[in-house]
Amino acid sequence: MDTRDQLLDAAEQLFAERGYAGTSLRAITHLAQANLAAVNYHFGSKENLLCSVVRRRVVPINQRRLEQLDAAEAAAGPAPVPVNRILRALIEPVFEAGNGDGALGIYFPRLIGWLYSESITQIEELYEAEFSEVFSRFVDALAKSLPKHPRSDLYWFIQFTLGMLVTVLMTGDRIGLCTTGHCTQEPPEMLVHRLVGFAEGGFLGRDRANTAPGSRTDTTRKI
Amino acid sequence: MDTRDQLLDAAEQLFAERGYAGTSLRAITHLAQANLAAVNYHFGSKENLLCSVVRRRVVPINQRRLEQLDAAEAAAGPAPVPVNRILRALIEPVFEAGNGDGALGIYFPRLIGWLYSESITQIEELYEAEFSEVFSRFVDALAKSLPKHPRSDLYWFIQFTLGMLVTVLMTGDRIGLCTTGHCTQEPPEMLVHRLVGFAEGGFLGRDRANTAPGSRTDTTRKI
DNA sequence: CGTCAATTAAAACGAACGTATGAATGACAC
DNA sequence: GTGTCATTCATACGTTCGTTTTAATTGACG
Repeated sequence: MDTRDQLLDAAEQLFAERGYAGTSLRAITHLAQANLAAVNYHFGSKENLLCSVVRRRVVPINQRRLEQLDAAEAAAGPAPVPVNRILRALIEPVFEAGNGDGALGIYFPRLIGWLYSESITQIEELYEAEFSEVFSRFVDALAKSLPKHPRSDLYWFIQFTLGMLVTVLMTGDRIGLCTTGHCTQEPPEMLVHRLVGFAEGGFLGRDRANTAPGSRTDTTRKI
Repeated sequence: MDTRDQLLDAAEQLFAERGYAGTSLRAITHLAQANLAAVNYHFGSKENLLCSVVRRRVVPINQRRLEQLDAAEAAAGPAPVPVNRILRALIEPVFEAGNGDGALGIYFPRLIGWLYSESITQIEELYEAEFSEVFSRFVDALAKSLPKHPRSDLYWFIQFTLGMLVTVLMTGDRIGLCTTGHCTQEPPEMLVHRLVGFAEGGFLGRDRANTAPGSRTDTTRKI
């Protein structure tokens, strides 16, 4: 039972660093100091291993998201929950994902990014099962707080917010490529604050809800 | 010289659909109706092929970005360029990437998403070379339009904006997983408008710039 | 028609991949 | 001590991978 956990840890790290297709079972078992056959013994296949890795983190994250949303709704009573409170309930749990596991938790966020691009059938099924409730709960809460926005707007805005979140989790060093020194490492709570603040601005917007793409104020279009 | 272009087209499509590690040269040459050895003859290696694919699209995109920014600055004169104008110059050219190539252009946006997660050394070098000017130009323009924001904020906000953009380009069908029917396909200009609007709200925000993560208004933290 | 360079074709290379198999190992009950 | 059972081990299988090599083909031009 110990090698099983070590395999999960090693797989999480390597999948996060190199993606699913880019990571071999030999690399995983080597890092885990286990035998090559151990993966198929404990998990049956490489894809099952990935699913176990993901499930181990996603389930607690979504639990915590719903907990935070429940608490926020309870605190708000009949009034709508403040938007930034909803967004924090959506974003913050991701950063707390692996805090109980020492330094291991740092890898999972990047893995989420990978799963966003790599389309693996079992993972998509897992997502559909694990996220449908979370998604509808958050859309409902946002619809209550932003009654003027059509629901299609809210879907897109959540999509945008999760997109920001995922890429920020993925990048790590990518941002340094173009900034050359700027954007230094910040503590996670500061990053959560930045994300929530930016997304809140996007959600609240200003008069955007009634401006169609045709009716722009600036007419300068080039070429 | 014709097979060379067909290889580029096929590689663009398959890399976009399956990622770099997940795409074999045999699949590419099969789709391009070319011989397996043609890749190494024309490009030298798989990685060089990827670089050629990326460069073919990225260079015009960044040219167009700078063109649009130049035009906006010229139109604004000494005044700062409106933020939404800057953001549109950053976002819109991506959606026009392959419009000249018929249906082929639809693949490249997804490939951008892949490159965001797959870390390939040559690609990172290419990015550094192709994006540094664009990046600094846009940061400067935004700093002029938003003088109250520290530069570190602007870096992060651009990071967030590009993150939204990239994930939206990647997903295509991903969003349908949780929405089950909502978020129907929209014309690209509508999506550009949504992205620019959301990002503009994030950039302009409200009083966010002076609220530190410790000084929150809502104090309900769960557990 | 013959020549030569550019391109394509066919076949093979060694390496790495995910998976499967059967023998060792070791703790524990009887 | 012996048998049991879960686990670990070394090893091999059949594929597929990126790359290379060598030969065949093409097409323009003197």
